Amino acid sequence: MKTLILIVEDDAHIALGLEEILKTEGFQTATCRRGDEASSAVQKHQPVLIILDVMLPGLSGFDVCKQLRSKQLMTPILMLTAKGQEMDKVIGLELGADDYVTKPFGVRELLARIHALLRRSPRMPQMATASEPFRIGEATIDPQRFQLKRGREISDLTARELKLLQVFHAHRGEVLSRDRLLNEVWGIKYLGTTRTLDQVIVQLRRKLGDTGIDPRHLVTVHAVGYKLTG
Amino acid sequence: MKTLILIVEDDAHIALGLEEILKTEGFQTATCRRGDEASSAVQKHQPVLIILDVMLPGLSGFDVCKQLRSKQLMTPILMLTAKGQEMDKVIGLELGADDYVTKPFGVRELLARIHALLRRSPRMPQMATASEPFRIGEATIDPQRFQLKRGREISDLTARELKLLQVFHAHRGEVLSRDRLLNEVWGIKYLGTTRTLDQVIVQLRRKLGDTGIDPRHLVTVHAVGYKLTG
DNA sequence: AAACGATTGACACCTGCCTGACAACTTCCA
DNA sequence: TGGAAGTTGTCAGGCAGGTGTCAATCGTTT
Repeated sequence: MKTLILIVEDDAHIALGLEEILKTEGFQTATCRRGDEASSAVQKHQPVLIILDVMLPGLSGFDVCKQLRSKQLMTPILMLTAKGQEMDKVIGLELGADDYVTKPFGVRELLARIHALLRRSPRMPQMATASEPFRIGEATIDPQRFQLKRGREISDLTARELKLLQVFHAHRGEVLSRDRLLNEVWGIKYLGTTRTLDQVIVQLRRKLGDTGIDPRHLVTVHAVGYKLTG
Repeated sequence: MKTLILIVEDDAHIALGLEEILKTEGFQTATCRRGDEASSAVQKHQPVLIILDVMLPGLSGFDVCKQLRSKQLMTPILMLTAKGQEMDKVIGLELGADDYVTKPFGVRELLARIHALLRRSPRMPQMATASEPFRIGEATIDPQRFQLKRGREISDLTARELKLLQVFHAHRGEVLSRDRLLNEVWGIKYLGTTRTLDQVIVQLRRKLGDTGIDPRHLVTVHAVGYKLTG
């Protein structure tokens, strides 16, 4: 899953520190130094969370926050403020920031607040939008339960397997290239081999009651990709 | 669907303002002015959400919150607090409120938080149903007594354990992500780690007669969360 | 002080994911 | 039609990260 956090901070020392901390936690990061760069950086990187310093050249953190919210951006915003600043203005007022930490901040507290914000925000659009059960041949897939039912047999699905099935279901009948499937299921950044995809196909065919030779549902299109029929 | 919101607020000015705002959003409203009236008002109106001021005559908002939660009322509670009060520590811990806004609050923010709470809420467990005993496998859970009975063995349940069981019961079979469980059981403001959840799962499995390996009831879904089967 | 629940770090264990190897297959061209 | 080249199916092993569990700590209540 793409989990990029945008840092808007002019102090290079703090910015680097934040990047360091976030990277060891498994997040990707992007940084910009001026308030008036924030908006375009958001559009470019599509972060899952924004860390926003209050004191910024170009445009203050307050103004950036207001600006983003006026565009209906729902991404959680964590404000960074110097000790003693009046933060009530940010939280609970019209600004729309979601939380803040006071500099100097403890790493532990920062990470706790980041995780809490991410937990609150309704991510995982695939689970939210496409949670209705659907059928493939004689099999029924129930995304809420992560299960595939075929007659009396019930197979559990892993997150990968389910996502792949959902992509096939959303494009039923279409031939989907391996590249496209890798992008949709594994994410655009994925650099692995195509064997990984094959492997998931094998598992799914097994659970669907297909065989590698003469599959009825997940059909190979030689040198191109796969398509879902039935 | 009935979408009545209960307002517990002594300041008539604010109460009327809230009613106004909520009515233009299509909610029905009911209001009571004293903390000690809140409980009976909840029973009478069966609201889908409760807006609760902290400063109240009769019984403080904190106490009302505790009281309602001790009756296993799962209805989302949005606390109203004066500027500068430190809310993080009480929200989501013993009290069990789900979110708060600071007075003076912006209409936009208030509505955003209300809708967020309603979106997360299962909207089902009212006070009446929430305290009915229910079964998980061979075990019977009695919410009134905070007890779990399995054959001759009777285990006491803590508030956390019971609430978690009730959430699982309300969504039986569904896979619930860790994030969602933390939100539902610990509250949206919670800053702790996911290990805490695991720990409660361990305790519950023990009391349900499950083992970590091959559990029959609280089943792990790797990298996603848990689900209740049976 | 003692008891209790909640929380968290530590560590072992386990799972799903990924990958290399090789067999089987398809396509295409001579 | 035969075979070469490329593609796909399948297996088995390894690895990173997720999970189970224990035990120590913290804060609250009795």
